Amino acid sequence: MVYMWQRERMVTLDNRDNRALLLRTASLLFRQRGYNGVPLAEILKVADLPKGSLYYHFPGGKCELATEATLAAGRVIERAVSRAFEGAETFAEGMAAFCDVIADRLRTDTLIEACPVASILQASTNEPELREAARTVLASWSEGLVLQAARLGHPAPHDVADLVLMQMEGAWLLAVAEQSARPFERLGDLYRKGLAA
Amino acid sequence: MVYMWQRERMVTLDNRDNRALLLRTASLLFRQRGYNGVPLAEILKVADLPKGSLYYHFPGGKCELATEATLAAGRVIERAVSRAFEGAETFAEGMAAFCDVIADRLRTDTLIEACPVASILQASTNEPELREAARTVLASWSEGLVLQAARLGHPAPHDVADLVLMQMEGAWLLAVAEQSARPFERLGDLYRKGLAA
DNA sequence: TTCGCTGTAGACCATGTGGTCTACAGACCT
DNA sequence: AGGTCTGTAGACCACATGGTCTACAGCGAA
Repeated sequence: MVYMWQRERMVTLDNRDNRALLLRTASLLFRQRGYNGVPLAEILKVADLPKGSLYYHFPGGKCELATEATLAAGRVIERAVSRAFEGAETFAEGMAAFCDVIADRLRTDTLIEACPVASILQASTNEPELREAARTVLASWSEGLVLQAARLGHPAPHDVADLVLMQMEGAWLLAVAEQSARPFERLGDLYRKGLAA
Repeated sequence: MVYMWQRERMVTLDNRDNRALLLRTASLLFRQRGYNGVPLAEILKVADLPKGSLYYHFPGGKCELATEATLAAGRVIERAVSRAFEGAETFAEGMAAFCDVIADRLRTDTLIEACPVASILQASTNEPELREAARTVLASWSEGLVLQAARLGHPAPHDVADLVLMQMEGAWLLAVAEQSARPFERLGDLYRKGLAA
């Protein structure tokens, strides 16, 4: 492992290694322009790494990189959900808090990126592994929401988890289209008003 | 206009001309694999038309084709919404009917395609026209839903229209991921039970 | 030192890609 | 017949793209 060169390149970030750097870079770019919209060369340019490095860490090439990146991004969001629900007394309260977290985050972004799942789903018709990754992430999110709903005494945990998943994905799509955080602000308000789920 | 050759090629469909054929073909393929996932050559192969034909009807190339295809597909769905709401007495009833229509449709498809808006949104970072088309279609759907909600006496037409748009887009994404009509079946059930919107 | 392992470096290749351009076929008009 | 307009036909091009392959730099072990 050669950390010296890495220090020259990656100044502020807390990269443990270049494999992780590739995952983060790929995830960001795929979310901005989609799996098929981002050439490998650009990921390498942004990460400032050569091709040999990528194919060493991901022998399966672009598809494997995208799969791993999606799973990793899915876990990040899963943790964000857990954190948002920590102080919540009701399910709607937790959802409102989560919407606020996302809205805050989106407001700081210059370009509003798509949901990691949405960004690879298009390409999954050609690459079955990607569909599998998308399913895995969605399933883990759903599971997390079911647990929260059950914990907070919601009468129909599975129903509400599914509904919420739809709302979140839909809000994210609208946010990308409008390039604004407003869909999440509105959704958060609806939870507070008791009009959603 | 040369209809003879067209009859040889397009047997059952009601193509008025090759321009419309290109729009329908492009829309279908883009929804299956995304804007960047479908090469022009494939659209032409499926439509059985040469490049000259495409660039005659759409001088703006792939981007113009996708823009027009999206707007056209948007209008088709808009009409489907209107039709579903025709016999409805309440907003929830109309939504349930629309979910049923979509679910029925998806069940007959071998491959479940994405929402036309979702399928071009990824590429809209590079192609501003596409984002404009996406926005236009979403705005027209929203407007239609607001009108229906108001007509059926819903207390908060704008709120509910936004929420429903999120739910529909989210359900569509889940349906693509699962390759199943179930998300729409579940959403329809939730409307019938009065648990959604 | 020598050897082997991890990981970087990037030239190179076959193929795919959107777009341009010239040619021309049929329809319709005069 | 000749001429013009609409629309088809597809060769052609410059460039992008994912992937392979060889070389090698640094490090630790023997």
